[in-house]
Amino acid sequence: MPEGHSVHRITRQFERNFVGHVVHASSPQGRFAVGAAEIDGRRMTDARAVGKQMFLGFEGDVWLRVHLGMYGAWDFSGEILMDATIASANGRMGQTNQRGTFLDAPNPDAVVFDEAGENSLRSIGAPRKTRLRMAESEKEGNTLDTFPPEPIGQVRVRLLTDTICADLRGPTACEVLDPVRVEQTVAKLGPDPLLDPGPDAEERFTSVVRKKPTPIGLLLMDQNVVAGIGNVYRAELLFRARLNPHTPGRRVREELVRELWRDWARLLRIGVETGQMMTMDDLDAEAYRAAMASRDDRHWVYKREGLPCRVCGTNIVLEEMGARKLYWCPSCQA
DNA sequence: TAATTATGACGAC
DNA sequence: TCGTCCTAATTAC
Repeated sequence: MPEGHSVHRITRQFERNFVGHVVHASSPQGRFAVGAAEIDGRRMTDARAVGKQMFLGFEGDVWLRVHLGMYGAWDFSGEILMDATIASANGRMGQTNQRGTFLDAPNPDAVVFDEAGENSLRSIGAPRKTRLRMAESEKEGNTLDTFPPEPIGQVRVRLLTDTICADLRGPTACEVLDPVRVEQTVAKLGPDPLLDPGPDAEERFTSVVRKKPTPIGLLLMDQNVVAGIGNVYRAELLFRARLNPHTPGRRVREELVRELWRDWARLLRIGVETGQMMTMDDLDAEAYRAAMASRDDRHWVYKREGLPCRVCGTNIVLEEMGARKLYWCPSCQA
């Protein structure tokens, strides 16, 4: 399931391809027929991401809230405007060798960030007549023969312009809201580093965490404490901080809590800019090279249960926390 | 062909 | 803590 970085990328895709255009909305599957009718024929005016939630704004103060949940996805098809990373870093399904594409991914330290993220919003090259699935990862599909394509599978919502089509499937939330309800929804969420890059958000996160007896491993996944972190980033952030997931929030040194926040901000930015969950960017160059060479995984601990820790050799353990799988090194994160 | 899995979240006890 | 909702790809048999 998509964590925060994917949702921000999908939002940018809507900004590039839909904002400013009149949208025809339908529900091929039928389960969102009423909501689709409320949107149908309106011009999209805005696309925003907060944590794992996306809000698409339409003329007349009508908003569509979408949460992809564990396996939701948006499929774009038609003449798609790509950004540099989508255009270059994603292998065509079944053709380009996937690991090759990752090895060619930008060095995170070389990625140039600009304040508003305008660089990655800008589209590169001519629109490409193709299919693109955006979920927890992005995959370019086979070339398009007809437009719009026949809906495949359970398409909850189809948004259509003259040139491009976006199909939503498998969302855990999909509803039409007025601006007040949008505000209420956003207000409940913890800070998102991309929305709140300033010191206030770090302050807010730190003070909340430092008050709670709850294990830090649960707090990081709590969208009301910090928005956008999911199961992969949780495990990786905790390892990078060498922090025991069971440590109560209030027992974590204040400076370490701040470091967690800053590290999340960094990983999120890298994730949004590259389209990859890069969590091994800087801690250990040797381990990073080894992981890249082995090709099948690129994380410190996520999905590495039973394998030796890349730093100390101790076997990574798997346990259940917050009804999700938690991976960690009992030695490094003692 | 069936079972399993997934990078969520919520509500009922 | 459990059950439930959402869907498709992958794996097991």
